[in-house]
Amino acid sequence: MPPSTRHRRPLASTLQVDIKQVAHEAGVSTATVSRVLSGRGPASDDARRQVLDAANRLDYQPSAFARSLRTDRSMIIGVLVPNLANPVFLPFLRAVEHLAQRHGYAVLVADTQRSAEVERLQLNRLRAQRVDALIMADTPQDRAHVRRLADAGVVVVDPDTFAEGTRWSVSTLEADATREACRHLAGLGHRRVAYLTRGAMSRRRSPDRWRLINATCRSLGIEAVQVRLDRHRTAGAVAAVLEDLLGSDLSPTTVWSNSHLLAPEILRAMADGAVDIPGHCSFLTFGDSPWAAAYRPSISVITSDLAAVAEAMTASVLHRLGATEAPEPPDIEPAVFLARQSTGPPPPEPARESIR
Amino acid sequence: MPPSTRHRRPLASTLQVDIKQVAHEAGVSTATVSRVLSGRGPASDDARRQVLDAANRLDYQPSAFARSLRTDRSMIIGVLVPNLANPVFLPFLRAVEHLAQRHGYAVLVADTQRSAEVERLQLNRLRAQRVDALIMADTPQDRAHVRRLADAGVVVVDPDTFAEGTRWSVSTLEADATREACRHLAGLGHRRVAYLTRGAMSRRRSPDRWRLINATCRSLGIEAVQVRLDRHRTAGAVAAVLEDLLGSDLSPTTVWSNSHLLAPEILRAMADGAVDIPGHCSFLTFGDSPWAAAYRPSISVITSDLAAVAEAMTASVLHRLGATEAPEPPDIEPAVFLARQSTGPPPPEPARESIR
DNA sequence: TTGTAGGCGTTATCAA
DNA sequence: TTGATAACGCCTACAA
Repeated sequence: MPPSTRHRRPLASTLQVDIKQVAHEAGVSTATVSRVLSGRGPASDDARRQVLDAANRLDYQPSAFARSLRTDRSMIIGVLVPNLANPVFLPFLRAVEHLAQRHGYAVLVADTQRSAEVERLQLNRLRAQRVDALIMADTPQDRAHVRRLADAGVVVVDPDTFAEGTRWSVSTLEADATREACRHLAGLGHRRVAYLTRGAMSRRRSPDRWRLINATCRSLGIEAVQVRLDRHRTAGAVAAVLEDLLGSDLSPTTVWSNSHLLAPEILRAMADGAVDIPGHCSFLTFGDSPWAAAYRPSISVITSDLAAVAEAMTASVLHRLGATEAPEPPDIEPAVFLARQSTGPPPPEPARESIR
Repeated sequence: MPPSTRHRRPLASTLQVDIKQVAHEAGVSTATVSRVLSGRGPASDDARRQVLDAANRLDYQPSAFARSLRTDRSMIIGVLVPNLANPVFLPFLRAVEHLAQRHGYAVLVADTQRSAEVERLQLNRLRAQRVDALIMADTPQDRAHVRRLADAGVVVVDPDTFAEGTRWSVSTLEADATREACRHLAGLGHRRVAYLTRGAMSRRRSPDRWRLINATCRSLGIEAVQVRLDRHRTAGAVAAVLEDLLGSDLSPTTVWSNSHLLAPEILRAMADGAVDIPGHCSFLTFGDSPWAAAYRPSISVITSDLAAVAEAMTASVLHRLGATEAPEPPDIEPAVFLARQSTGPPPPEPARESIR
């Protein structure tokens, strides 16, 4: 008995069926079993039958480790998510999982919890797992660590550089819809807009959004202001900020929420403050959901199909991994602005006075 | 040159740093490197320094495969989710991921898409990955396949048998809250309740819920009826069903939604049908969210802390894996019924007549 | 305290 | 078409 096996799990040999047992059962060599089951290399019909029968009888599952060690391919795709608490990443994750699964790839989730340190640890773990590919749901905090994976031969894709410059890139998708929302507000007669944000959004994309909103609004004669709620985490605090805001010199006629997570908090504050939507103040948000549509008034939203983006990214990755012939044509619907009931004409100026 | 290396990825040796390179760089043997980095076995301070330095310089990440193959432990926990589209599983997944990560375990997600066939495939994949543990977010479609994992030595935990019979089991948690909701409705004077369901819920838990609601209501003098919306997937169809229901002989004074996914659809239908909540008809649902709380009227809900359940399950698993000393004391908050504004006294009988 | 060496389960080469 | 066999990267029993 080899010394190193003495202190292993005693029943290991009987717990997991290995290729030798299948070979024995089928009356062939392990090489033949491997060839038949992996589909690589020749095998007679007879041998094939024997092997498949035996494998089936023994309920054999080849060890992914051993296979990966030998073939230098893990068949694992890592997904880096900035914040698993945010439901918007669910369709993303699901799309990746489904497509990957269909091509024999497993999916390893890594939540960075929006922390650079956790991100580093997670990327190292993914490196240790020798993932074949890395799909990022958002811009990483530190590109250097990601580059290390890329340097190690990992296929990496992120929403920014993916389809850069084409209309498929995430920022491009969103930009058009954002501009349309601004035009919509201008057309209704709004002149003062407050953009409410909280730090949950990626620190990179959020400023881009604000810059775009600000620039577009200005060009349309709308005065826009950004209000950061980072330190206001309770419903009461948000309500206080909102009350100050609506009573201030700015007195915006539209409140624009930066995220789908933030929206219900603002809506609560507005309802508690008896702010009529859209009579006194219009409201819109990034991110859609059945609840936003069910709200009365139904909420106008800017929504992008993150699942479609994820699918396109995954398809691209699978192609670069050689798993698919050609990358599926990206048929991503651009992000859209959906004007629903929560955006309407602003109140006439006298009416606004009476609110104070 | 060994023949088998000739046709591998040509740069593989330079792409991934292996233990030999670290040993060479540190001027020690691979055994010493392993001992230092894994923390098992003796090593002189000098050797330790050399190895850590070298590993750091080369940015070495030990291959998880090779280690797993050798140690017979994958350090991977599989999570089986019935439907990644349902946001309620997000806190679950997140809780597992965070706790697992803290103890050095990676998390592999498997979405069964509520299909027995996909579930089988996913379980086989998890078996091939040799996951050390399997955490199920819901009752599996087919216990037999799960048992195969358990027989192979995988630590398995599912919400039904987990803490069976204790107040921590999921069904127990929910049962108390459900009974309280029934009592709440009875106390308000409701006598006719409609329980609206759709197939999305696990086929096992949903009937349990309905049985409990039905029995409890009857004992309180409430007539309850279950309405299946399985084939009514459009907003219009749901509205039609609802209109029929409210105009029927039953004319329930409370509509009870089976899931948080279904709730907004029902709310839309009620709003479109000008059904006043709770004036004409009360409403409540399983599953909470900020949007449910923000809705006007705010929605009464039965909510259980799925994240806490997931955490307890993961802690139990980690303990059985020997990763933690003792299983953390389960401090799960029981599921609760939150009476908000959407449940109120039913309309007086004459008022109900006028709705028709 | 250290190095040597064997083997984990699989695939790929090569000779038959 | 088949089987014997040498690796893949790591860990660990054992000898030094």
